[in-house]
Amino acid sequence: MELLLIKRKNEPFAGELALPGGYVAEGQTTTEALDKVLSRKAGLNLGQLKYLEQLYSFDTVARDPRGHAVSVTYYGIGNDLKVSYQKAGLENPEFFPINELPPLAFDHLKIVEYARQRLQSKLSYTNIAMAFMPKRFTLSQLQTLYEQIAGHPLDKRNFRKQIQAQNLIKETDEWYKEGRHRPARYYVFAKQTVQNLDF
Amino acid sequence: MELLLIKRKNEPFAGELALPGGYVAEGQTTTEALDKVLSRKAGLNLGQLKYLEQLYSFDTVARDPRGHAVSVTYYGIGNDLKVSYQKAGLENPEFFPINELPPLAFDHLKIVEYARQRLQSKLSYTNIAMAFMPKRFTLSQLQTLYEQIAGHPLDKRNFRKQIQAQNLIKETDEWYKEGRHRPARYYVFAKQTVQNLDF
DNA sequence: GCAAAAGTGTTACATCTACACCCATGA
DNA sequence: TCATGGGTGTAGATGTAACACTTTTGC
Repeated sequence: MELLLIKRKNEPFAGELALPGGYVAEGQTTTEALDKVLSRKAGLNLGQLKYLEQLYSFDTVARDPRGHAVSVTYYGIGNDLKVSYQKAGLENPEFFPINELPPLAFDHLKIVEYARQRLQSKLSYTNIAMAFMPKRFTLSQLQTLYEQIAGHPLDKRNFRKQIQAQNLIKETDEWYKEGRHRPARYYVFAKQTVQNLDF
Repeated sequence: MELLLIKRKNEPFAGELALPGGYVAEGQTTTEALDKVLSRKAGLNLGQLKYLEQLYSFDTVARDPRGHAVSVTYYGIGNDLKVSYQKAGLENPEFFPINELPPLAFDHLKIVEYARQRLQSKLSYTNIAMAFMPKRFTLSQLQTLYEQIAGHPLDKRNFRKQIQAQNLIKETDEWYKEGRHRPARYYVFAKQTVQNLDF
């Protein structure tokens, strides 16, 4: 599991790694601004994300030396995201493994931790896991995801029972046949949209 | 359980009931603005609240004809709150039973419903209930609160078992002796602060 | 044939749910 | 004495947690 960071071009914290961010223009919604910032600075498109949720709004008066009023933060999830490095003006977007993050500018690490926490609790009562998965996947892949978010290993048999009991996934007749071991059955999610309980 | 509403003085929706709101001045945090708005328009003080949490940030470009950028919303909880009607400039703040709300301006009803939902889920994994209760209370009073938020009746014995198992409350040697029936034991919360998992 | 990951059931234990009666008081 | 809300336990069902071996494949 990886997190997209950019290398800041401007002060403060120029040259340091940070979450991508930018300004909201007059008459623009925060999600419109998000879309623009994402594509301009990070080479990603909102449409590539399978899930997007508002995280929190921070008062930046105290946090940011430039003294702006509010930072509305979002977190998004996608599978097999590729940044388009060709674009001009990008701030070197790069994915970093979530468990070995480099030092971040501002208090962005706290924000990341908060998002992680939120994600973890959402896993238990939504099908948000879907947003991380490709169209078809094996149960081991799914379990690995859950373990990454939970931060500890899970029992294979119990995990499979629980997942199957939720009716979120359906088995297919396709098989993953890599490596010198028994093939694994591919599964797909039963509902093709991620629930979003927010506005 | 009651919700504080004001009667709007200004357009749009002048004369209609709404959640109290206002502007954030340059260099001000949203909570500072909240404090000012509360006391100026609603005759309440942030300090009277036992719990405060950011609810959501709405893009008001579309929602509000005045075309402002973002509304950062908060919800707060207190016990035995009294508005100071004496203050000048108040917009007729009044408490309304949460289950019989009048029509509201803007889409404030949706916001209220969202807050309710959030509150309900928080009850299960925090001691947020505390914020609604006076210092000492009977188990029946507490159960009534939980039933109001849940929207359905709860089993008395199961409720008591669950509550006691959480170690959130302690019994006292004091008794509530009103009415012609057996007195009820007063309880207090074990921890005197409400957990706030947010920033 | 062996290494590697896939797949599969059962039992003990904890938790949750449904349910009915006696108690202490004031009028 | 009676009406009112306070207070208590148990049994069945459900859910959770712990645990080990066989299967299929590529090399």
